[in-house]
Amino acid sequence: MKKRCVCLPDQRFHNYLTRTVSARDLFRLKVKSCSILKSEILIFARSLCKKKPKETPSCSSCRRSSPPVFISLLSVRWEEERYEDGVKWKSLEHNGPYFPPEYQPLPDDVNFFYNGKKMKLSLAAEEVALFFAQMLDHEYTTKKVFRENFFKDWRKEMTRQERLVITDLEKCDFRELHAFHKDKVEARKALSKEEKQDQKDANQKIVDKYGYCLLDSHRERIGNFKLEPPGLFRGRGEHPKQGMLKKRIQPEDVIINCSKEATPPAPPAGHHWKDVRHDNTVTWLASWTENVQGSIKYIMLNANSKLKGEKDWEKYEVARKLKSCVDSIRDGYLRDLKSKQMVARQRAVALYFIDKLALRAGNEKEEGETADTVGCCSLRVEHITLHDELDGSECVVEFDFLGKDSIRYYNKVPVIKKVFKNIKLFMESKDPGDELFDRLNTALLNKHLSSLMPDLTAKVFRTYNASITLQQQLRQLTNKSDNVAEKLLSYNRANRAVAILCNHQRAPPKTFEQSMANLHSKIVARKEQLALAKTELKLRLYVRFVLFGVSMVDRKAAAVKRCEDQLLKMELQATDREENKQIALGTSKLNYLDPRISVAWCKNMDVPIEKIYNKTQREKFAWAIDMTEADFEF
DNA sequence: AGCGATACTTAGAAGACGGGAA
DNA sequence: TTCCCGTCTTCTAAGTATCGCT
Repeated sequence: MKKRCVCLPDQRFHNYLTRTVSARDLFRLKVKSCSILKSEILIFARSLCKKKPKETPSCSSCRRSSPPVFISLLSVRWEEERYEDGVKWKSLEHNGPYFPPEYQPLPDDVNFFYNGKKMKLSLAAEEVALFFAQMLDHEYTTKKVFRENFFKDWRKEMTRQERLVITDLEKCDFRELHAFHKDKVEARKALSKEEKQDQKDANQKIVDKYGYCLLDSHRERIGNFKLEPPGLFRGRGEHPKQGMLKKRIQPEDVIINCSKEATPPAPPAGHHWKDVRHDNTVTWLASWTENVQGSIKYIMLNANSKLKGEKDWEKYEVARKLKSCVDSIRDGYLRDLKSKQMVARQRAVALYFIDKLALRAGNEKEEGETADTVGCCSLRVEHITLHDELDGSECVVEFDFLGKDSIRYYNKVPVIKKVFKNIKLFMESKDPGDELFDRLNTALLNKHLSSLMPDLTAKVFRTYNASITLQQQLRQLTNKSDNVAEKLLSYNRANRAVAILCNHQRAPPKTFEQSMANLHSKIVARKEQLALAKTELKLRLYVRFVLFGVSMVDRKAAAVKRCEDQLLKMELQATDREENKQIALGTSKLNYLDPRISVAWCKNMDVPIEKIYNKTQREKFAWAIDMTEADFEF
C-alpha cells in the first residue's frame, strides 16, 4: 500500500501521526480544521474503497459522511487540541500488565543435592535454586558478592528445616537443575514447525490483548507490557547487590493509571491492585516498586507512540536552540574560568568537559547501593592525571574512570592552559578519593544552564554535540558521486565518530575474529572468481564472431561488473566491521542523532531510508521521515 | 541547601529471528 | 533442508532531571 501524506501548511510536530487507521477511526479524532485535511482524506479514502459500506459514520466536527473504508498506513497530519501544561492525555484505557507464568515445580527425577545427598526442596526454595542453576554457565555465579547475596536471599525463602540443613553454598549441587534447564531450552528449539507456529500464535494473542492501549482514542503500542519476571538481580560492573532475589510481582504491588471514565483493567482472579489512579499528568499505565533497589518501575508506551515521538522531537528542538546560542555560552564559561568565585570556576571547568568531551552530568549516588561509577560532576581526584606535557602536547588531562553501566572512559585530552591551571588548583591538598568539583553538583550546574537558555540542561550538550558532529561528518565524508555502498560506509563512519565521542562501547562479539576471517576468505574467493571472469571475458571478446553472439559477451561483461561490485561491497563491509569492533552505533543512532539529519542526507544522496533505519527505527522516527525535506539543517 | 520520591531517557546484554550458504 | 551468523527485538539496569518538602 502506498503511503500518502496529507500536509497542512503548518508542519509543527504535534500535527503529526502515522498509523494504520480505519476511516472511522479518523473521524473519531477531534479534527479542528477540517478543510484541507478532511477533504484530502476523503478523496484518498474513497480511492481505496473496495468494500461496500455497512454503515455510514460521520465526522464529528463537520458531519460529513463517508464510507467505512479501511486505509492502511495512511500518514496524516492534523491539528489536535494542545493540552494545558503538564497534561499528557485526556483519556487512557488499557488491559493492565501481563503477568509472567506461575512457577512450574521440577519433575521428580530432577534433584537438588546438598553435601552429596538428594534433597527435596520446598516450592519457594526450589524456584530460587533454579534461578541460580540457570545461570551456572555465567560468570556471575563465580563472583563472591553475587554468591553471597544469592545465598542470603535464598535462605530467606527456605523453610526452617531447609535453613538448618543448607548452610554452605559450596555444598550445593545444582547440576541436575542446570541440565534440566538446558534440556528445556534445547527442546524449545527443536519444536516442529507447527508447534512453533502455535507458540507464535499464542504469543500474538497476548500481544493483542495486553500490548496496546487506547490513548485519546488512538490505539498505541505499549513498550513493556510484561511485568519483569522474578530472578536474580544482574547489576552491571561491581554492583554490591548483584545476586539478590528479584521477587515475583503480585497484583497487590501494582498501581494502575487510567482515565476515570475507563473501566480499569481487571486484576487476576482473587487479587486486587495496590491502587487505581487517574493521573493524566504522567504517561505511565502501571507501576510497581522493585524490591532490590526500591526504585519505581513503569509500564509505558512504545517509542513509536505520539507521546514519545513528540517528546523526542522536543528534545532535538532544544538541542537546535542550543546551536544558536552555544557560542555565547562558551564565551561565558571561558570567562568564568577566571572568576573569583570557586563555584563559578568549577562550574566552568565542568562545562568545558561536558561540552568538549560529551561527558554525562554525573549525579551523586548513594554509596554502597550501586556500582562505583561517576560522571562529570562526581569525578574524583583519582580519576584524572595531569601531564604538563605528553606525546608532544602541552596541558594534557588523562581521564580514567568508570561511567554509566561501568563502561570505562579512558581519554588523553589536551586542554587550554586556564582549564589546566584550574584543575591543578582543584586538586590541591586533596586525597585521591576526594571530589574534584567539591563545590559543584548537577542541580547547581543545571540551574545555571537554565538561566542561560530555557530548557537547557547538561545532557543537551551531548545531544547537540552528537547531532552537529553527525551533520559535519556527513558533509565532509560523503560525495554525491559515490555508490550506495560507499555512501553507507561514510554514514557509518560519521555515526561512529559520534559513538566514539559519546563513548558507546560494546564487548567485541565472541565470534568476531572468526566472522572477520570468514569475510576475508569470501573476499579472496570473490577475487579469484573475478580474475577468472575477466579472463573468460577476454577470451570471449577474442572469439566473439566465431563462437558467441554479442549478447553472450555482454552477459559476461555484466557478470564481471556484478562481481566487481560485490567485491567492492564486501571490502567496504570488512572495513566497516573492523572499525566497529568495540563500538556500538545503535545507542547514538537511537538517542542522540536528530533523525532529520539522516533523513535529509538520504534524500540528498539518493540512499533509501531502509539502508539507514530498520523497521523499528523507521517507526520510531516516522515523524522525521515524514516531515523532513532535503534542505533540513540541524 | 539538601534530600527523597518520582518520572522519564539512555544503555549494553541477551535472546529471538530469519536469510543465505552448504 | 539445515545450520550458522548477523541483525533485530526485548529486557531491564542505570542514568538524568525535577519537584516538593524540611
